[in-house]
Amino acid sequence: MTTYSRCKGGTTMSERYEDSYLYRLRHSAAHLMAQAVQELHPQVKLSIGPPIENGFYYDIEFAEPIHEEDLTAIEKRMKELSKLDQRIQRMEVTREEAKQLILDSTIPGMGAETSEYKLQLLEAIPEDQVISFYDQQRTDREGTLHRFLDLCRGPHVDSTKEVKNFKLMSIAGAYWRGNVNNKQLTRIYGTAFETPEELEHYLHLLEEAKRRDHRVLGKELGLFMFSPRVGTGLPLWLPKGATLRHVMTDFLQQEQLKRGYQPVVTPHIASIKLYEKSGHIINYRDKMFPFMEDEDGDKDTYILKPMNCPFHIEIYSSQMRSYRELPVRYAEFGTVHRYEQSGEVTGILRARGFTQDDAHLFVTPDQLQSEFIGVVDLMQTVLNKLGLTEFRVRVGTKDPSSDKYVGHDDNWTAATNAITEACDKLGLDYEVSPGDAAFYGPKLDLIIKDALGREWQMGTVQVDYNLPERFELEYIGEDSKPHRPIMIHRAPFGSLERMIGLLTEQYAGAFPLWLAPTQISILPIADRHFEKAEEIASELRSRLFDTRPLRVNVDDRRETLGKKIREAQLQKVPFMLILGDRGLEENTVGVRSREDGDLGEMRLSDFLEKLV
RNA sequence: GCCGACGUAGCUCAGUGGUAGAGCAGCUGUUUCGUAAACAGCAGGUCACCGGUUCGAAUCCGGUCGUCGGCUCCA
Repeated sequence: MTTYSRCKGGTTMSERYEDSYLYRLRHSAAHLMAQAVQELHPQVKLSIGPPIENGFYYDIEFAEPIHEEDLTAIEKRMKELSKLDQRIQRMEVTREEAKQLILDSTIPGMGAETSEYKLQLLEAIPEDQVISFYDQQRTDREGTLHRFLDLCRGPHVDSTKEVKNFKLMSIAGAYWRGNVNNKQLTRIYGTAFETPEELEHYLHLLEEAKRRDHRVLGKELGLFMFSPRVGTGLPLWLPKGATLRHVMTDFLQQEQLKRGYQPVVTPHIASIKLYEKSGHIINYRDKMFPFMEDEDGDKDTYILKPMNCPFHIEIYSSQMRSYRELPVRYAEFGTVHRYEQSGEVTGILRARGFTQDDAHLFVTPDQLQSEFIGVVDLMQTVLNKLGLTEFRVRVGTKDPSSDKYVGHDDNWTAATNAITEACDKLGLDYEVSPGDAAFYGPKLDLIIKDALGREWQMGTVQVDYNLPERFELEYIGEDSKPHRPIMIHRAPFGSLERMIGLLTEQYAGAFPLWLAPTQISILPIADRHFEKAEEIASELRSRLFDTRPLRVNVDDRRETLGKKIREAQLQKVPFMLILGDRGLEENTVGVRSREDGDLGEMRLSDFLEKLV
């Protein structure tokens, strides 16, 4: 039997969240909410109500749709029920007793009309597992027994009075058992903590997180924009954002050149024939933009590309390949378009048009493992340079029960083994996730959280035996006979859009010097300093930093110094150079850093030395 | 796509049935200033769009579009 320790902040270092008091508290909060809902709306059908990372939810089928204002009443009822100090008691029962309880219409909330989900849950419980209910009861002044009984594995806290620092957050639709073909239930999200301070603190953190949201910062810092006239999920990159893209692509390009990649460039559209051959038309059609079909039928049908691979394959297969050429590594910052569902588009973290830092490696079976390891090494270099340390590694494999995949099982097995063996060899800490493969092969993904704690798939490496087969790719081996190469698809950033969105949130817009769209802002104090300021700017722009000219701007508005500093600070410019009479006379600048404030007067050459 | 919420000036927001408001940004003028917002004046809006209810709609109702939080799906 597990013992539970109580501690401030929910969990101790050594304790899993699932074993914590906070976890039980939130689970009980879900039950308390269900009880309140059931009293206010007696015809509801309850389904499941688990604790989650920052709170809890309960999925409920309502007879009438409910709205956010209804949450106030539910919250109020929860507070009342909490104070009644109902004991929460566990009952273990046999399967038959469980069924009788669920169908017993004399117990509030139970009975055949409202228990379809509970019955399904009961059926899903394995034979060898204990079946338990949790019962919260009280007797009112008139002596009437009130009761909330729920089929539940538990565990829970001892009394409803422990659940008092909570807040209902939002309403959402959620499909029963996560399946789109099932009925959509109403999910109510809430959060709960042990103390009012912790609850306040959490709500405060949420507010803070909103301020580092990449959509907010993207607007404030002038990185990118959207226009309804252009279309949902189609970002327009502003000068500063475009600069960021260039810095990032230059960096990666150079890393790739060092590793023997070759650049290629391919079109944005292709004849439908290409994608029929690749299998995208069958497997990916619903994610593609509408096809460009000629009404008169005179012209071929064209497709806006959702992936770059078929183009790179065409280049590979355009001539005979010898084993001596392999591995062939074609790299392209390839812009693709995918028609994401309208409810899924999220700023530049999930856009409908985005640029992958894509490459395709064509390798012999002998080379597969070392090339795979080389790719993982590149990804580590990239993560390191970008300063990303918090990520999860996921190996996405085929879901055996789904038919959305192409290719033979042998190939899938070989590819999956290649990935896991390489990971084991590298000592990577990864988890295997069935159903998260691409339709053509298994993959290794890096998962990173955004400001609001949502997880995003970033970099990816995919081993693919299937497209080479569909396109009948070959190389001539040492034995003078044709062999089939294996493909590795890989993107260390994942996409520029998603990576920039994430970096923006990670750094709260204060990009490190090498990434900052404006690295230095020169702030002349009065008109008579403008000319010299421009001179210094050109001088700085002629210097290379990280292989690129320094990015410098001059704030030549007729504003006070205080205002110029404030705005440069809000724009998160790493360095400000203040130029006034002192600077003209002594040939110096006042240096101010974004982080450390005033660094004093110094000669330009000294400042430049300090930069590197 | 589905469930819920929101849409007022370039931005952030106030305005719940009776003549559209504030701060910042913009423009004009004054100020030429040393480390996070100078001062004054001016201008700026089919209250997302379309339709309805009403003597009268930013406000109430319906639809469309867009955005946000989820679900499903994904880089």
